[in-house]
Amino acid sequence: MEEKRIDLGKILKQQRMMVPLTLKELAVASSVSSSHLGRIERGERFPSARILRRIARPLGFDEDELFTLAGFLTPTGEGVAGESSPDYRGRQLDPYVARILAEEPVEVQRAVISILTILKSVATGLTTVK
Amino acid sequence: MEEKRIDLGKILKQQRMMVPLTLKELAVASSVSSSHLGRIERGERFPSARILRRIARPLGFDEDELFTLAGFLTPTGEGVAGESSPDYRGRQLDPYVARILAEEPVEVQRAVISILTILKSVATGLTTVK
DNA sequence: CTTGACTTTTGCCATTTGTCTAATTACAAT
DNA sequence: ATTGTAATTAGACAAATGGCAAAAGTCAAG
Repeated sequence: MEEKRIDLGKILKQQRMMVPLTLKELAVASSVSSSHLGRIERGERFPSARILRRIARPLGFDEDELFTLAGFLTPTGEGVAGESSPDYRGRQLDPYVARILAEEPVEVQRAVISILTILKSVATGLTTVK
Repeated sequence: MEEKRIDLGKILKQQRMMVPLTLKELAVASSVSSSHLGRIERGERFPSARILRRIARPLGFDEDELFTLAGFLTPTGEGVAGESSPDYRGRQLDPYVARILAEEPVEVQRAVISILTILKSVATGLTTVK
C-alpha cells in the first residue's frame, strides 16, 4: 500500500485562494518570498519544515496537519474516530468571488449561502417537475 | 521572539550512545550516511525533516517528539485552525461559506456575487433615501 | 611499539532550497 | 480595445543539505 505522492502544491493553492490571499500577502504573513511560494504551489520546489511551519497558520492549517500532508509525519492513527480530513481534492473557489465575499461580514456571507440554497431548491423543483 | 537554538546534536548523540549504536550502525538502520549523522551530532549540519524522520525510530523517538525537539513543531502542538487561532488574518471568508460555494461551478459563484451586488445597491438606495 | 579492525571526522561536490529582481501575464475599469 | 495595476512566473545567485570516499583517531591484542 504505497502512499501516493499527493500534490501538496495544489492543496496549498486551494487553501490560499479560499482564505483568500494573494501570493504576496501570504508572503508578508509568513515571511516567505512570494516567488518561492509560487514555485511551491506549482510543484517546482518542495517546502522545508521551516517554511511549512511559517505558512501553516496564515493558511489556517494546523502544523501537524500540514506536516502530515507534506509526508513529513506519518499519518498518525488519527486518534478519535471523529473526522478531520477535509476533502482537499477538486475544489476551487474563484479568486475574485472569494475576494469580494471576504469583504462582507460573516452574517452577510452566510445569508448569501442561504439565498443560494433557496434558489437551488427552487431550480431543482422546477426541473424535477419536468 | 526569534527561534532559540537547541543543541539537537547533543541530544541525538546522547540517545545514540544510550541505545547503544555506532554512527555506522545508525546509518544502516536509518539509511542516512554516517558522515552526515556525525556532522549533525556535532552541530555542523542541521537535519531536514526527511532525515529526522528516518532516525527517529532507530533512536527510540516518536516522530512528533523529535520534530518538536528540533523546533519544527511548536511545543504546544495543538492549535486547530477552526477554533483556537483567533485572528491571524484580518479579513477572511467563513470556512463553511467557502466550502459550500466552492462546490458550485464558477459561473454560479459569480452569479451569486452579482446578486449580492444588486442587493447591496438596492439596500443603500433605501437607506440613503431615508 | 606495531598491527589490524573499529569508529569518527574531513574534503569535495552534486543537488536542493530560498531570495532578490526583473519579466510576464491576468484582469478590472475605462 | 486599451490601459494601468496587481499578481504570478522566470532568471540568476547564495546558502544549506547530504552522500561518497579517503583521512584521522581509538584501542585491544600480539
